[in-house]
Amino acid sequence: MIPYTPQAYKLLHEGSIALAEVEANGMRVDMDYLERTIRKTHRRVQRMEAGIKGTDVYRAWHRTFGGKMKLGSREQLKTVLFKVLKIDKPDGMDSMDETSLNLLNHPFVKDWLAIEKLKKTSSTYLVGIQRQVVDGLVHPFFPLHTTRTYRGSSSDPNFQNIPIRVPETGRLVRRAFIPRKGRQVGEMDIKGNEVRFAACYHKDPRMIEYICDESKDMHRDMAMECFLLPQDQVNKGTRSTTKSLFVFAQFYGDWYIDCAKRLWEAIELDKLTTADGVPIKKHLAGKGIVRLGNLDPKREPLPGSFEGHIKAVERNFWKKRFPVYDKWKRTWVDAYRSKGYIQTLTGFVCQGYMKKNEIINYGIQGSAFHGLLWSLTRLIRYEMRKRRMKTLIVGQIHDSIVSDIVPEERDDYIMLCRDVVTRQLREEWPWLIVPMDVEMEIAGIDEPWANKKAII
DNA sequence: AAACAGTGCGCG
DNA sequence: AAAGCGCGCACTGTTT
Repeated sequence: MIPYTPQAYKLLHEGSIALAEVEANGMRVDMDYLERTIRKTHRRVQRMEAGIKGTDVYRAWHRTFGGKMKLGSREQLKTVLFKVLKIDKPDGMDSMDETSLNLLNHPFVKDWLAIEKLKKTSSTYLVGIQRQVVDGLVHPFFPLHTTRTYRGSSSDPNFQNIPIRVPETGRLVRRAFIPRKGRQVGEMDIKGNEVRFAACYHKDPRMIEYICDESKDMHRDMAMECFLLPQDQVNKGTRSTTKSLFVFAQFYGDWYIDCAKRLWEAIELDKLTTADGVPIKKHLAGKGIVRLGNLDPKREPLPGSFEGHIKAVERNFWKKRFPVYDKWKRTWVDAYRSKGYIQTLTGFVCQGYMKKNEIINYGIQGSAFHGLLWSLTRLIRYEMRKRRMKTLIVGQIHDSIVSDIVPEERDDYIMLCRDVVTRQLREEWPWLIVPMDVEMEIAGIDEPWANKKAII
């Protein structure tokens, strides 16, 4: 079986040509800034490492491993903490990642985590990007042939995982990306891209309402349910934690046990509060939820447990709020199991052994990216070319486009982005049954990417 | 020295 | 019965 339709082939063929142009363009990098920041960061790491040298844990570590001691080794740290110093290992701690280590609440471990975090920022991003610069420009690759879902990817350097969620780290790295002289960095983002494309598959009327009615907000509504808050007590942090740890997790096929665990941990990690500033745990206690629960799927959740609460929220989410989506998942999986493949709305075939959650997600993820890819291709190979624009597209991050904008072309470029995504794309794909929306962020002339700000 | 596997973590 | 989707890169530790 040829795993694609002619339209699907055309999309990737023309997309590849457009992305080759993006790669050739490249993004300007402030090399002086990178140089100084790498030096500064290196010194900071050294100071931090010096700061833990006198501690008991460090000494035990050194005693145990001598010349073979490696501060970056989690394996060695595990030995030192639990074998040498015999620190109590919390039950359920099966890994040495940040979340698990934070459970120890140990001063040395906290310092060590902070050091590793900074080393990662430096090696992967500051130094990693610097290594790829040629004549003041980085040219990340954007291949279309590497993923199982027919999404794109990026490498050398990866332009699609540059820090942003932790503002300080995001700024540190994104300060290095600058526009060409006299220009400005812009980023166009397709709002709720995956959610919109998912709706074209399952067609759940309640979801379509959320998408069409701007006054509705699914993440806010789920934050209200997860944390038992009235609408006006949901703040930004609570909403965004709910969005990633409950709503998207559920879409991807998570279940209440892990959702409850991660949300519970996030309450303290993200310092979640009500809009009035009451810590969420305190707020929940007032509502009778005083503990996480035993997280045993074979037993009924304990009364007063967050686990039991999230279990009910989950049931309501699928059975009451989005029953059509829920049913679509089952029929989509059944269809795969009888045919042996799925075909995406954009004409690609995914085949081979797939688990339930993969079957559900692949088509949605691929098609959502294809909306971005079609728009980018249309912009480059038609709209911007026709107008002989000097503005350059310099990168793509799954549902957003980064560009190096000539100020005089700014308004035209914004208008074109909006027109292509919200109107032309829907003309191209009649099955795109929901409205599309874009968000533009732009930094000032000669300012770095880090300075991008939303425009109306 | 190079290749590989495992872990962890950055992003959508 | 099963239980978070998709990537790429750095680092450690082991094997070739």
